[in-house]
Amino acid sequence: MPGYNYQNHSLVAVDCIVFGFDGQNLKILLIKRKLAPGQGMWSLMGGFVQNEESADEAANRILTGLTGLEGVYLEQLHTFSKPDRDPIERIFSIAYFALIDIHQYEKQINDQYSAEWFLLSEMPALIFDHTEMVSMARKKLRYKAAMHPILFELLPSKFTVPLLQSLFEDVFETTFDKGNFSRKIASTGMLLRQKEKDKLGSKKGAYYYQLDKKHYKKNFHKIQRLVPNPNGLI
Amino acid sequence: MPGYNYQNHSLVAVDCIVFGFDGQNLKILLIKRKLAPGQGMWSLMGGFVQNEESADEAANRILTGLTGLEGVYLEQLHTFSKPDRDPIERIFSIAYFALIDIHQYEKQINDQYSAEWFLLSEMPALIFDHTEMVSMARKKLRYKAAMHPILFELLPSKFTVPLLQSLFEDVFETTFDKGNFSRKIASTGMLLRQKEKDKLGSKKGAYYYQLDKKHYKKNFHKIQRLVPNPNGLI
DNA sequence: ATAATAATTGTCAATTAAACAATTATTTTT
DNA sequence: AAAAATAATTGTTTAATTGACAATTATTAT
Repeated sequence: MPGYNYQNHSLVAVDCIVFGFDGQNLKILLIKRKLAPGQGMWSLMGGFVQNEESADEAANRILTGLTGLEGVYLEQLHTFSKPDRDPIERIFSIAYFALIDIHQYEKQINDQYSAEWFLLSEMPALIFDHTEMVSMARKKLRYKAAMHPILFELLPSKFTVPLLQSLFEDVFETTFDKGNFSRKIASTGMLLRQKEKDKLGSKKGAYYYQLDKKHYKKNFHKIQRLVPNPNGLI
Repeated sequence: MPGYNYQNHSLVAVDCIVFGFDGQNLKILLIKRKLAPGQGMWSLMGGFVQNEESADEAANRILTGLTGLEGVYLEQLHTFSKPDRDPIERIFSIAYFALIDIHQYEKQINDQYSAEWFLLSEMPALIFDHTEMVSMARKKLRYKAAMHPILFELLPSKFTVPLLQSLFEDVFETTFDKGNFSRKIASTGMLLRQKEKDKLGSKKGAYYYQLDKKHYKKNFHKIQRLVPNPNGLI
């Protein structure tokens, strides 16, 4: 096969930062590494990009292998490229972040990877530059969530406004007035109120809502203003 | 040297989308390709990442070689990875976008690459997936400029408010009321008015301003609201 | 002097935000 | 069965911001 001669070839991998929300706190999914280097340490889930697949396809393949879930929200984050980031040989790593409904995952858990959910505040040390990847992913999550309705990917298809608020509060590390939050989110026109209520969380019960992304474009600026001065965006 | 065996190694390159502003319109810098494949076609400036450098360093090296400028604003955009994006062999390309003061460039132009500035509306067809790279870069530029003071990188260190406004209008493909724009930008506290005026553009003359990034964090939300419903963000 | 031009500042009604208060629907306790 | 407790939802009020447009200002050209 002809090629570009005299140029160095390298390994290219993907690593996935997987976020979930348990109703109280944002969590991250880590695996315990089985092979050297870094055997026994915690790490992000990753793998090499194969010949016939794109990086997106590789990330999806790896994520499905880990969680059993297909079609989850996955977005390319950043490519990490320091020459010595892996001690064995040079590896470029294309990092992706994923948002999954943690309850869907729990049913289908595939434990061959010794995977575990961690609170972000209790995350252990990770191999290589994975800690830096996670911190960039957290920042990007806030960045994106301040502008687009992506946090809904972390919730079940029917959810209550108070649950949504506690997710926003956890992501942005702040609190909102509940009355104002509920009106603001309603004014985006994205939420369709269901007939049923969730009675587990409170006596009065909170209405379930479903997301209707169709007309969020019209009221895009209202999403922008849900979080006035989003923590960690600067 | 030991390594991860049985895994495929690939070429990894960087490509740079270079934006400039001539006072009227946003422009992009392209080069005419000298080698096959795609000889004679227009393309982004790029090159392979070398053994001892990170992708950031490679992008900086390539950009300095093209423009003679150092320390320009450069940000990683996205890694393009379709297996057949280059017809010769598989190449991962880490795309970067750069913002430069076009007037600085003109003084130092290095023409060994047959580089030319194009209006975005008059951009020719590009090789491989470079057109897709440019369109993603334009979107990211709007995205970032709606939240952060990066468009200033395209202007000389002293600039007038009307010039800044015309840049915003070109990037977001809209128009603003000049009175309101000038007050909004002033209220961010980022601009320091100079004593001199620019008398070329008008009879009255417009004050020069300098950027003072120090206290833009305090009024971050005001930058967010400079552009109410930024075109192309969705 | 006057007109022309574009920058800058002024005005005001309409909208939105933020803080906080009141009401509502339900379950638990008395 | 009534009362208390709880958390969701809706109301109220004031302050701040926005957007549209008008007036003023500083200068050059006629």
